[in-house]
Amino acid sequence: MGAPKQKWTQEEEAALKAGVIKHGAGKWRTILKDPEFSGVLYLRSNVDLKDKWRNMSVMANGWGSREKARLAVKRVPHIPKQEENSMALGNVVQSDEEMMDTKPLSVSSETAQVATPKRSIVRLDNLIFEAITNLKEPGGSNKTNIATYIEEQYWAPPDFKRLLSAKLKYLTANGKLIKVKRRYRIAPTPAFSDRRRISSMLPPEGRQRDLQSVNGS
Amino acid sequence: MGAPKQKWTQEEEAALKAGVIKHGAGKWRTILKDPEFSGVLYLRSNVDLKDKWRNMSVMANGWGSREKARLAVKRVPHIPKQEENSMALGNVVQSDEEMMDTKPLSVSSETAQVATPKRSIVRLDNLIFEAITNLKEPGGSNKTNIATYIEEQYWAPPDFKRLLSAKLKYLTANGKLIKVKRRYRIAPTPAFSDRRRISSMLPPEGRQRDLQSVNGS
DNA sequence: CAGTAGGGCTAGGGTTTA
DNA sequence: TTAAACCCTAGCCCTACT
Repeated sequence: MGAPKQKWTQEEEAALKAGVIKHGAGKWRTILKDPEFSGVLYLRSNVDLKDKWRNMSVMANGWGSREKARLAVKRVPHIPKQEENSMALGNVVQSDEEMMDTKPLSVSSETAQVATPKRSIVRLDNLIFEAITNLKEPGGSNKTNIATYIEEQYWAPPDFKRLLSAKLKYLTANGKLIKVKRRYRIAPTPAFSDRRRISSMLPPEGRQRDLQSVNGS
Repeated sequence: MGAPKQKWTQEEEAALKAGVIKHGAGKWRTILKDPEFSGVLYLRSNVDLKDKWRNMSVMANGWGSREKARLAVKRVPHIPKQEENSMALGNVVQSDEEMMDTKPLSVSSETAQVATPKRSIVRLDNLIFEAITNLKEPGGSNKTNIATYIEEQYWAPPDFKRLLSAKLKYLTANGKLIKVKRRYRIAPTPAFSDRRRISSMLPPEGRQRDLQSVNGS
């Protein structure tokens, strides 16, 4: 019932790449209005450009790099609201330094005030494993229940849902978690299931997102 | 760019709703300056409030063509599929109370359980006071030590440093903290020194009762 | 330059289609 | 099932107006 699904032509893809090179990724409307490309892309919207660029850049980057998470916390109308078990984890997280501490590791020298989220991300792995273990749900726990558990036990950040989704995806891709029907279990063997990434279809050269030039307002 | 995108927390949404009830939609700057809400909304601008209110109103009105069906099926299987949509559009909003009734889930009118829909909202105020108290540093603690304390005791969000800086600034400006030479102490008198209330816009009957502001504790 | 209203844009999650 | 194309919305930006 929707759209007839217009496949992107080679010419359109080339124009999109050229547009990104010229104006930068994220400047979709600018690219679209550029007379140099509007003749080819006149059938597409700025959102189409964005989506296409995303499709061309899938998986090439990977989740292993820096934090890429931010946003989400989709509105959850109802919380499973589980038991009051205040014994399993207690309410005080006292020992955290001992497990896997992190180095300063400053990535970008700019805006050093924002601090490195490294610590939080590293610990999120443990929180996920802990949630799955203590929830003891047969077949594993879904994302919602994991999130609820962590939110009730810790000081969850505002973008917790998104961090969690990304981390679950990452851990699943790396074989540390097993996902079956939206439920996550801890992998029995933390072994060698290393999925190799086929990068046959390389995206346009800039597969990083650092093109995001700030517009000084 | 320290703030990629700040998701609105439930607490912030509740404060915005309460602010609109109190001051009316459109009085964004007034809501922002109200001490009753500034503690929660101190990260937001008046434009942010306007935009958020617009988004919330859109959701309340038609409730998303697709979200509605999707949530009805997926969330709770026993939803009586006949409810809202009776007064949302055809009715002219006469009072602010009426507007509040057309809200998304949770936090209905009357600010019923705004403070504890779930345990995920941690008061940074309390963490700061706790840090200063337990650190027991003579003359107070600087921001770095406060941050370290909280990071070691809680699962700090990625933008924790920024939140902390803003909150410290806010608490200092409100007299809840005393800042001397970059060190913060808890103000001896925890309350009502109203000498900063300029109130050119505040109605005299304004703050009769505050909604569960458990700020200071 | 304030502040507000409204249009518009982008990023990202989610859904549909081939 | 997968991937490409499309849809939807939150948050933010831009402009006009007062």
